[in-house]
Amino acid sequence: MATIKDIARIAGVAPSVVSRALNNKYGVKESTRKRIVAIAKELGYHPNSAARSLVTRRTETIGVVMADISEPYFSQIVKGMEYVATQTGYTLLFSNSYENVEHGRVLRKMISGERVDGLVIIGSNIQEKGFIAALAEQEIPFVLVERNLPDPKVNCVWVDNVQGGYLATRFLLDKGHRRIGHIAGNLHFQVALDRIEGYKRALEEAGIAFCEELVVSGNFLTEGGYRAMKELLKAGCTAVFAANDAMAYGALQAIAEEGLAVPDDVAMVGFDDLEFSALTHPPLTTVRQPRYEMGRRSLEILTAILRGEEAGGVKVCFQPEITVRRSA
Amino acid sequence: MATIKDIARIAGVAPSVVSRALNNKYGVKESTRKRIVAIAKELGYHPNSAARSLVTRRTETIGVVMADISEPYFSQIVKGMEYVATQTGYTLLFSNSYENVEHGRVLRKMISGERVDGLVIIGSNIQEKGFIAALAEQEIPFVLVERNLPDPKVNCVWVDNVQGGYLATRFLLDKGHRRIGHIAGNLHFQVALDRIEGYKRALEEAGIAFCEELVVSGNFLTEGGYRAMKELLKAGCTAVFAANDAMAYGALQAIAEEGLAVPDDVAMVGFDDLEFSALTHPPLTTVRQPRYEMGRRSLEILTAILRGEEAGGVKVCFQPEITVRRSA
DNA sequence: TTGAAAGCGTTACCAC
DNA sequence: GTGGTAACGCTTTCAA
Repeated sequence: MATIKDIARIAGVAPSVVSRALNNKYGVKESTRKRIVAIAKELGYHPNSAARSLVTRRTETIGVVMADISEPYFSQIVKGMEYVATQTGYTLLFSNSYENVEHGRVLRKMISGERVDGLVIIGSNIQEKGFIAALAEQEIPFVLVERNLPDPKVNCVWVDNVQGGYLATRFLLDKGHRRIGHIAGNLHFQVALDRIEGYKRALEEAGIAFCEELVVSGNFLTEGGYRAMKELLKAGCTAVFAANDAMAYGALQAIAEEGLAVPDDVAMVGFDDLEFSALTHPPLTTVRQPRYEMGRRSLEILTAILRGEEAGGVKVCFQPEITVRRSA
Repeated sequence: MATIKDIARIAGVAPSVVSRALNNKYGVKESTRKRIVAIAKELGYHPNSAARSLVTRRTETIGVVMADISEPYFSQIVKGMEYVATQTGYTLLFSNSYENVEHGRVLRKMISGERVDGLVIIGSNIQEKGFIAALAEQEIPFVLVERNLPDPKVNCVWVDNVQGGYLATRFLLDKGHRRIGHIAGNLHFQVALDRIEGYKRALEEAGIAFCEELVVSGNFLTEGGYRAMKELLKAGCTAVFAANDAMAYGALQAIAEEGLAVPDDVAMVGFDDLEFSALTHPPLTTVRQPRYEMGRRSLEILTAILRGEEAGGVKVCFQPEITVRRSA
């Protein structure tokens, strides 16, 4: 492993000159710089990141916290973030909480160990409110994705979930449905609550009474959607709005098992517009979130803050749209 | 941020003693250690990882290289790796090549910058042979997943793809099919070649001549499977073995578009057994790879090597099984 | 424009 | 058992 000293020796200059030359700083004669750069290249030199962060107190690394990177929902968000990271040279360090509230431990290690310069937290649990507050106390910048916290200093990127729930329900209402079920998400997450809110709002606007038994709570997973649909089928309804696509898949399965047809017997609208939703049977009508954009935007904000180009307290709300396919 | 010196000052000992105490090394009186640990806890001390790696030359970080973490195929492998990483305290650093052969640049940065202690490379391209060879020259330990290289020093974890292809084709043969198409993967990948090989072997065993026009090459992606199937439909066949599930999804779509029924008009067998394959219409019969296990095993091997408990040159071949659903 | 030297937080070595 | 000190590779003063 070539070091800065090796290069300095070969070039016949001091290590500090090499450092400045390689970092494109002022105060190095152009000819010297060229010589140094050439030698560095020849030696296949790469700065030792540990040594560098030790003195700069920066790691050029951003930590990304989410429930489970293997959930397809996250993949486009992550891709959007990676796009920016590649442009800016930041390294992304993922940490999956797997619903384990104790991911605070990993975070604390990341932060206190000074392994990351900033954090993006996707889809935080309501119960973690205290944790987020504690984070805000720290000096480390962070952005919340899929969450809007009232605190004006907290950076948030989210989609208007109330509007999304409204859109989905309204779509079914417009098709003439009057008895519309809702498969809700995990109620510990604000998004689940917001989508219910949108559902209620559309119902109310249409003059339809909210019916407790038509709302069954799932867990945002396919299997939960399956179970919820089985219940909803007993309660009886002609249409269902599922709080996310993964649950809609399970619901579709449950409906098929009962020998019922979609959308003729039961219409279905999901939320997220995952890649796979074009491939279900029938293809799923769903509320689209611009996930790639959301990921991109969140990292842009964080990067700007880390670079000192932005003060923080940025709030970005994306508007959802409905993607019409054949399930409703 | 509390440092080891702060603790030393408060405890009234030398920094070196604190270091030994916190790292559970010999040569610290139990009472001293307890006192030090208590102070460290009180101060919320976490070792600065940059400082530590600078002297130990270890980062406790493992780099994971793959084409695209958002492909569902990788998710279970990654989960298996994370399981081990959590147990052993290693941090995983992901790098997606996005088919960009130039991911060598990122790797070189990871390695030369001493950011990772070892690497897991999932699904490497055949063209990267030189790159792998170069890697072997380096002192950095690595494990190849989904690839078996003849070099006895290279650690490999893979599934018997020839056998998998054989199993799939044989299954269709046993159902009485005689004209079986194959949607091959990207031919730059050994797995694609191996699965074709298995397909041919089964055909030969059944005394059926291999027919060039019945093999259409996709790219391992859904859309490629769709296009390949359209071609295959023209060539005419009663069954298809797709080299992975993602392509099978596209193929299913193409078949449905032609108004044909699965498995009555065309039977379909995939490869991988992704979570989603239980949800297609009809549910997909497919060759199962133990992806979680493969991920787990690969990291166990690498960890053992890094810990010096294993010399290297480990070869682990998993056997595929067929998961029978309703598409064939 | 260049060089010398200090220091980042930790571990490792050697003396006590 | 403990303490002092040098090193790890880099950036950053400050002086030349």
